Amino acid sequence: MSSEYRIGAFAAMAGVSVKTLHFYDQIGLLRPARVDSRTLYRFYLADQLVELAAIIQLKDAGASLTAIRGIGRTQGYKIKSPRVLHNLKKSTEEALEKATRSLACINSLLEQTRLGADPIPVVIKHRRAVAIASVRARVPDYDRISRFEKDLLSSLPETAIGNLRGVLWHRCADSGSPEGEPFVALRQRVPPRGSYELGHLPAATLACAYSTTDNGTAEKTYQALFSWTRARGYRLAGPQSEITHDRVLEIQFPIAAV
Amino acid sequence: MSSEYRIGAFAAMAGVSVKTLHFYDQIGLLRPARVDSRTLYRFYLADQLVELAAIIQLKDAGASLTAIRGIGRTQGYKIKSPRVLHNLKKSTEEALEKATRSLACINSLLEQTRLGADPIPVVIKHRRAVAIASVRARVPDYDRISRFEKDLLSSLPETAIGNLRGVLWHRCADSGSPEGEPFVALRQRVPPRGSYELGHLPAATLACAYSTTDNGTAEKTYQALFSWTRARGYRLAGPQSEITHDRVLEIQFPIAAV
DNA sequence: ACGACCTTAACGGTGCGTTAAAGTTT
DNA sequence: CAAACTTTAACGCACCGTTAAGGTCG
Repeated sequence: MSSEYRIGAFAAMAGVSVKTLHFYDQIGLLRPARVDSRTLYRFYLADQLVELAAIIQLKDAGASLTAIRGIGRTQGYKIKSPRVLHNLKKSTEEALEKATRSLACINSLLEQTRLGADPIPVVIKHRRAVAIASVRARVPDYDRISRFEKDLLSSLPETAIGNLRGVLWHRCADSGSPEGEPFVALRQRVPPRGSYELGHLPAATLACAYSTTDNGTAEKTYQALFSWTRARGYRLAGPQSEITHDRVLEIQFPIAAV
Repeated sequence: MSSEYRIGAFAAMAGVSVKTLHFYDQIGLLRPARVDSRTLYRFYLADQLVELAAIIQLKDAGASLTAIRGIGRTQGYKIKSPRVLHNLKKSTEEALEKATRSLACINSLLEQTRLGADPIPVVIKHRRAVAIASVRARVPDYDRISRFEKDLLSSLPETAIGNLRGVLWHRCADSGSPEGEPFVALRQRVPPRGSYELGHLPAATLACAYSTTDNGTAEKTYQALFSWTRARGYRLAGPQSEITHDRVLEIQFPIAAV
């Protein structure tokens, strides 16, 4: 004399919506015990409350319905191999980290608006390794940089010059002042020469921000990048680069976890 | 002489995909500076890198594209009112809590499977206040419960009896042993009588698990609920209830944050 | 002429919420 | 008969990834 429940009553008992049961039926996750062939009404048994509870528990733990269906089919919701759970754990930990980082972003934005400052947007990019040619000399004088850049460009064949160009800034322990190294990306192999050096920018994760090339606003951008990097617990991992995009200057800090 | 970039080059500079730029154009989030009327090619300016960086920063902070579009339209991505950010912060904190809870779920599932135990699923439900009739006497003897239940049912008009019935278990400080109070939900007003008491189950958040009515497996279910409640830092907030669903017994712990 | 680049269009994935129109049960 | 319940069907949401079929540029 085990009695049946119509979908509304079953949904109320289980604490889910009728639409959810419709959906779970549709994707084959939880089929009703019986379907009336004339009216197409669905009927459920009390036992299915337990089955549904197992599903909801896994869902609350963050599993996708597809994954849950897989577990149910192969193991009747008794998890015999912890592989699934370990995957789940890893993705949840990632979500946790992401939320933590988001919160850090928001807090720093709030801080900046509280101070009334125009926030300078900082974004993360991933750079692949790029073949470059650069001037052999490290240039200590900011004003002479552009002359060296022009020399570099003119000593290379037109067709080999890529669209990425800028300056790498090294901070040597020897000299307190930074030294600039103008470079351009190459899209062809070029013969080695005395007037330039061949090398490559390594693949890296970069914190990037923009400034105009005209005036001295680059200082603020550098400040923003420094505090951004510090606030998120990153450290500098290599020479900074300034990339020239037409009239916009992009400043890139290679970063790594501390 | 500010030059234009085609979509591929612009995407590469900004570190996003072409499809993303298509999409942002389509939803009006970032329109290209110019569109060639013949070829429909999109052209972007270097300045738009900054605009896009502001968008990406907000997106990374967890904002929806719709919200970002709103900020951009009204404030040019300079966030003047921190309302938006506060909303964002709240939702991110909720996501953080949720991920933390998920992780606790997963860890306890892992623990249970490691011990080789059949995990008993526990789910959270929200109960609204329900009008009930219950027996006046608190029944200390488990075996006599069913007799009192039958008496209760027979003393009420048929039409007034709802489909929710069970037993409330009180743990009085006076007597060490629990006392049971059989009840049924009412769907009509009934006249007060000596044979039953009128009252209601309060609205509550419940941790629920199931067991069969037949044998003594209820003990294990109680254990599971106790450890579940402890592990998540909840405390009991009221009398436990046992709900009879045909042959399945549902045990409910009203819970509240510690 | 060939490859690299560009266009629109449309489906897919996640987990249901939300009408809408129409039949069933009490 | 009316209220409450049920059905299927279809759109919507968020953010693009991924073909597919076809023009454009160097």
